[in-house]
Amino acid sequence: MDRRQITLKDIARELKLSPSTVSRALRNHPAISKETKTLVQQTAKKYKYKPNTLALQLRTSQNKTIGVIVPEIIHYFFSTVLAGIQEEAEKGNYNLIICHSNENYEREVKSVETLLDAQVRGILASQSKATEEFSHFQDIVDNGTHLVFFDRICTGINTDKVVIDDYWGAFNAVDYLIKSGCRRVAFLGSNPHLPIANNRRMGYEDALRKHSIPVDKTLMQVSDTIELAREIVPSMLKIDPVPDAFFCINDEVAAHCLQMIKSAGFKIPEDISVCGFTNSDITEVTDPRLTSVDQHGFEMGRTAAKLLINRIEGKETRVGIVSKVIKTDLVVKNSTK
Amino acid sequence: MDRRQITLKDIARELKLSPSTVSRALRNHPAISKETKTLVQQTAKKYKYKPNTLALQLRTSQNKTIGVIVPEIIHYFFSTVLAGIQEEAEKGNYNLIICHSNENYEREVKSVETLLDAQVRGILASQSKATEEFSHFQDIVDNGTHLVFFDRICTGINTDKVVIDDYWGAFNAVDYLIKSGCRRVAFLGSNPHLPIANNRRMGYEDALRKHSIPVDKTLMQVSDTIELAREIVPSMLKIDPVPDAFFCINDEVAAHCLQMIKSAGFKIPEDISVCGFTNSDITEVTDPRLTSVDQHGFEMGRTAAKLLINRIEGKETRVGIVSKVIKTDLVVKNSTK
DNA sequence: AAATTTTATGCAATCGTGTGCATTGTAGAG
DNA sequence: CTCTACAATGCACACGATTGCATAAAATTT
Repeated sequence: MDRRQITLKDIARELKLSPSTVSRALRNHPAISKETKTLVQQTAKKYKYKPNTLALQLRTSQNKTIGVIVPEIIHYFFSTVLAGIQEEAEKGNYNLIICHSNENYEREVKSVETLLDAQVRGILASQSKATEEFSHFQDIVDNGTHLVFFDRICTGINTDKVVIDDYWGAFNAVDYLIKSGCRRVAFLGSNPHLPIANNRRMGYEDALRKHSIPVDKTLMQVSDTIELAREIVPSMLKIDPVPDAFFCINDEVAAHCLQMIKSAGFKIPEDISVCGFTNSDITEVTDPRLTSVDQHGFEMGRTAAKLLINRIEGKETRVGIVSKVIKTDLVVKNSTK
Repeated sequence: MDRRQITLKDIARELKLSPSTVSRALRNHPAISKETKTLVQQTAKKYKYKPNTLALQLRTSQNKTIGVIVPEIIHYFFSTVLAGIQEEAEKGNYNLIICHSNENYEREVKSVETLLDAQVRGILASQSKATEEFSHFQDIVDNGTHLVFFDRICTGINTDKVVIDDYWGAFNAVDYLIKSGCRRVAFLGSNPHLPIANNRRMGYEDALRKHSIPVDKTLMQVSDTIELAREIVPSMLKIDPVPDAFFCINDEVAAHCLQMIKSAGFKIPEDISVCGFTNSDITEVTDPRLTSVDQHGFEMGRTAAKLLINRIEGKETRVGIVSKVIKTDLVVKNSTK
C-alpha cells in the first residue's frame, strides 16, 4: 500500500539508459532509435508508468486547475451550472476546486484566499447574497488570475461575465401572465443590489407598462427565501383586491407560495396564477405543476468554463470585457392559465 | 496580467541573500539572525510572497488532493454529500477533484483513470447504477491509492465504506406504515444488485413479517426513475385490492407516485399512504407534504471524507476494513396517516 | 583510409523549495 | 596572540520531467 509511483529514473535504471532518453522515447522524439522506443514504451506500460503531474506543472509553471465559487451547492440551479462547468473542465483536462460560500461574505473572502493560495489559473465565481464589498474579487484580478463571473455577477469589478437574460425572462413571463388575463401581478423579488434581482424587476415593470398597468409598490416585495415567503405571502393575500398572479424570483419561493395560496382557499390557476424562475425539478412535483422560466444552468456552466479556459490559454482574442447572455425560456405548466 | 508569482529567489536577489537563507528565515529556523528574519519576512509580506504549492508538493511528494466520483451532481442527496465532503476537505486543506459518472459505466471507468492520472491521494466513490464490473475500482487499490465507498458501495472490493442503515430505515418506515393501518404496502425499489436497494427490500420484508403480513411479489417492483414510475404505478393502481401504501426508493419516485395516485382519484393519505427516501427539498412542496426517510447526506459526506483523510495521513489505526453506518430518521409529514 | 555526416545517447540546467553539510566570520577563552 | 566554539550564511543536491547542447559511435562520402 502507498506504493511510490514509478518514475522516469526507475525505468532508466532498469534499462540502463538515461532519464532523458527515456523521456524522449516516450514522447516519440525522432532522434531515438526504433528499438529503444519500443523497449521503453513496453517497460513503461508494464510498470504502468504515469508522468508526475506536479513535476510537469512545476516545469511549465502551468497549473491546470480552475477554481469555482458558488453560493450554495445543495441547489438545483447551481448544481446544474456545476455539472456544465465540470463537463467543460474535463474536456479541457482541467481540474476543479470547488468552494461554497454558503451565501456568507466571510466564507466567500476565505474561498478567494484558498483558491489564490492553490494558485489556480482562473476562477469562476457567483457572489453570495450577503456580499456588498468587492475587494476580494479585485484581489483576484490584481493577482493576475483570470476571473469570470456567472449569474450573480459583481458590477464593481471589470471582468468577463456570463448571465442569463433576466430582463427578458421576467418580461416574457409577466407578459404571458397578463395576456392570460391577470391584472394584479405581484412580484416576489430579491435584494435589489443584485443585478439579477434588479433586472428581473425592470422586466416585470416594463411588461406591466406595455399593457398600461400601473406599477403598484404594494405588490412588490423582497421575498427570496422560504422563510420570507411564509411571512409575506399570507399578508399579500389579504390585500383587497387580492393579486391574481405571483411572479417569484425562484422556484422554492413559488412552490411554497403556491401551497399558501391553496390553503388560503384560492384556486390555482383559476383565481391566482403562480410563476417561478429556474424550472428546477420541483416544478414537476407541485400540485399543480409550476410554470417557470428555464435558466439553462448547464449551458451557463459550459459557457462560463469555456470562456475562462479560452482566456487562460490565450484563445480569447477579444481584449475588453466579454459578456455572454444565455437565453431563457418560459416553460408553461399548470400553475398559470 | 498573468504576472509571474514572486519566488524565494526573487526575494533572495532583492536582499542579496541565498534562497536557502530566505527559506529558513520564513520558516523561522533558529540558525537565522533576528534581523535577517524580520527583514525577509517584511519583504515577503510586501511582495505578497506565496510559496509555490506545486514545488512544495513535488518536494514532499505529497499531493493534497482527493478525488470524488458521484453518479449524479444534479441530485439533492448527492449534492448534500458533496457539501459535507467539501467542508471536511477544506478543513484538512485538501483540494477536491469531482467527477460525475452520470450513472454511466464507461464514464465511471474514465473518471477513475482521470483521478489516478491526477495522482490524487485518495478517492471517495459511489458507484453508478449501471456498474456490474469492478476492476476499475480494484485498480485504485492496486495503485496504492486509498479508497472509501459511500452510499452505493461496491461489495466486490475490500475497502472502507460509509453507508446509511438502509435496512432499518426501510424497516422503520414500513413498520410505521403498518402501524398506521396499512396492510398492502407496495415497494418501489431499485436494481437488487445494489446493496442499498437490497437492504431496503429486506427491511421492507422483515417489517411485513413482524406484523405477519405475507410478502406479495406483485407489490414489489423495480421503479427507481420517474420514467419507470410513470409506467408501473398506474398498473399497480389497477390491482385488486389496490395497495394502501407505497414505499419508494427515492423522493422523486415518491413525488410522482403521489401525483398519479391523486389523479387516479385516490385520497392521500386516507386511501393510500406514500413514503419516500432521502427527505429532500421536494418533500416540502408536494401536496400533501411527503413523509420520507432522512439520509443525513451532509453527515455521510463529512464522515467519509474524514475517514479517507485519516487513512491518507495514517491517523486511522484500525488495520482491517472500517465500515461506518449513518443513522436514518423517519420524518413524518402529511402523505401518511 | 581519412574526413564528414548521420544517428543515438548522455550531460546538465531548469522549474521553486527545503535541508544536510561546509564555510565564513566573530567573539570568548586560554 | 592563538585556538576553539558558535552563530550566520551559502553551496549543493533532491523532488520528476524536459530540452538544448555536447559527445560518442556508426555510417557514409571523398
